[in-house]
Amino acid sequence: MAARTAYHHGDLRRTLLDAALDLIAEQGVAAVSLRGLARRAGVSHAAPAHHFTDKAGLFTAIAVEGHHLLADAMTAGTAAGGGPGHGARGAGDGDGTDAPAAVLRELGVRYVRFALDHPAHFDVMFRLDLCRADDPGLAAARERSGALLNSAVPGGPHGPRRRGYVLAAWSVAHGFATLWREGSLARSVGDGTPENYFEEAADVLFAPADPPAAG
Amino acid sequence: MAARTAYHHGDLRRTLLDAALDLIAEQGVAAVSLRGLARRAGVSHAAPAHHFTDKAGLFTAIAVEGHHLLADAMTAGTAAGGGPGHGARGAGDGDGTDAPAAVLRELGVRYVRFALDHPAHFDVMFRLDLCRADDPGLAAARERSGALLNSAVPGGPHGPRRRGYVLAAWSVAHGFATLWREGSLARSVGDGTPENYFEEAADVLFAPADPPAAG
DNA sequence: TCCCGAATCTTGTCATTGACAAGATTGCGG
DNA sequence: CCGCAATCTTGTCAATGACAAGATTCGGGA
Repeated sequence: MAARTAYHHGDLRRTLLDAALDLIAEQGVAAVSLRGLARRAGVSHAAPAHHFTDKAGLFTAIAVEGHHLLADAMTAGTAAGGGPGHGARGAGDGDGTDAPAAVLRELGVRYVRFALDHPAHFDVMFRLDLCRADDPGLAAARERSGALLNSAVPGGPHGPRRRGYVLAAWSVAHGFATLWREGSLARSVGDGTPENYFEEAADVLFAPADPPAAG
Repeated sequence: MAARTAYHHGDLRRTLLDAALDLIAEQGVAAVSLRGLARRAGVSHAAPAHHFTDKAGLFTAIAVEGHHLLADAMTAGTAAGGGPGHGARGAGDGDGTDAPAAVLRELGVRYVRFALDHPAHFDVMFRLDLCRADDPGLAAARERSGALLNSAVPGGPHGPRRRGYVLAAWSVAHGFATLWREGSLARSVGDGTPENYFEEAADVLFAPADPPAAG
């Protein structure tokens, strides 16, 4: 890579974020240092401070971006950003109006796909000890991605048994993604794709052997 | 705390581990430093090196201990350490031989309880980027705790649909524990206990509204 | 078109950390 | 009782995060 000669980098913030994401995906969060990222971007050791203030600021920016990307992934392909209702793939009924269970299942598949496609974002998003926990942008982004799962259940998140569904759906997606990412699941199953395995797990929740009573 | 006067601490390894666990539970993994732990234990900055070689050695020791504690928690109260079959609390049948679903449910409850009771261990156990990933003791400990979930399903872990159950059971327990620990779930539910909420989620898997077909 | 100031950098410094080396102390086994 | 391994202490160096002071330049306003 040719050494940079201009004083102004041009897009140092994005460059540093991308360098951090690559490093995290390869070597984990613990490998990140501001000076290392600055070297990689070809700037002085203090240049990142202007864009992120400090190391916690860098991780906060990654977490905020991750929550928004996740929320986008969970709403892609839908009208008014309400969720994957229309056109969603899932074990739902065929009349065009998806059962809530099918919507939750599809959200779970997208959650796991997000984690696999954005491993570094996913690793950082739930590491509040690395972030500025009181950052308003982070709180808003977390709220946005969390609310989507709650909104997917008809009757609101406080209906009977529906809270159990939301907790189960979110937990199984997050747990699967985390354990797959860390290697525990991959070690104990065969060599299929993680998405296929996740769908096996999701079908335990959403497509039981005996179909549930209507309602 | 009175300053230590003897040259030999007596049980420095345990003291450093406990200091690290307290710090992690309070401020997160990122707050740990070997020198900080040494000060807390009243020894010189290089004393920890004898017990752990380096920082990765400290985290590896915590992860190994955690996996064994988790395995112990999941086998407590059973004969021959095979799982919580006899005397387990759960939505199982009453004839003394627990349904596999009830056993998985009870394992999940214990998994979450472990995470809540040992937050620092739980945080470190799945952070391979902090550990010596090739440590044989760590590999064995991970194998032990992971195998328990696989062994709980009759027909072995490769039976039809049973792999989905194991993946779902492990994922929902791990996901719930991680998200609760991080605060995402607590923010979106009321003020019940985490165990009660987990049981709501677990019942979606293991106690569906319509009981599953026999077999 | 020019000027000024904000944005964006560079260089330097200091405290802290991890890792390593050399040496001191002591408890336990032979 | 002695020797050695285990367990420490003191010191050093490179790297890091944070902060300060100053340099450069780009864009907006007069």
